[in-house]
Amino acid sequence: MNEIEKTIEILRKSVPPHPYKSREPFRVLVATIISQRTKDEVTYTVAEKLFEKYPTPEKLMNADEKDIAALIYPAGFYQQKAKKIKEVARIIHEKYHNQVPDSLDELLTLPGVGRKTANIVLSRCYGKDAIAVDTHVHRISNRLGWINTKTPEETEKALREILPKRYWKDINELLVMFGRTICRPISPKCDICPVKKYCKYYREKKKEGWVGSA
DNA sequence: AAAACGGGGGC
DNA sequence: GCCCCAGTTTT
Repeated sequence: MNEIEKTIEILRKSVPPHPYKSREPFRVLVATIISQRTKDEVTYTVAEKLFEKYPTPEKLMNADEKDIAALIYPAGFYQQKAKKIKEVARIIHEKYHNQVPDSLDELLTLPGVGRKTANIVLSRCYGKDAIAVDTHVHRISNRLGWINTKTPEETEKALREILPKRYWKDINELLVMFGRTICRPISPKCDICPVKKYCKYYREKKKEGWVGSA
């Protein structure tokens, strides 16, 4: 077992499980669009309300865009998200007969769906060999010293090369939870971090005489 | 009060 | 590549 594998095994045991459990492709797709540039705590509460009122693609495609916007309001960027969600619902219903596509190229065709969102659906719903890179995955992979990249696309490519496939599917949920509890963007809690002995960022900060965290 | 946070698309 | 979108949380 190399250092990356050891790190992941430790994180699996110490990081709390990701709260969003649905694997239903349409819901995961829409929830992930809502989650873009917003905290996932608020994402799931508004997604629940949305699906309660509009449980299917047909219902959602016929919903008033303003009403969708109102329901997802706390997530931010609500107008363009509402527009995209409504359009996605229409396409999934009319073009794909309610079956969310399971290929990257087709998913990327949908409005509001980029690499992160598409890869979330592929890995979480379809068990594909996909790595969903969001800012948590990007930041943490670089902090730990696994890779040295500056864009999410580079990160995805680099992780494909150094990360054993059996971890691809879970890496996003794992690092998201690690990122919100310990390895936060600002003032990470390195003093209580379970993998600091494998972390490049920690070693460097220590060398600089940095102490503790907030 | 101000700054940090988090994806995609249009140009 | 740069800039816009709109909230919540942290400092």
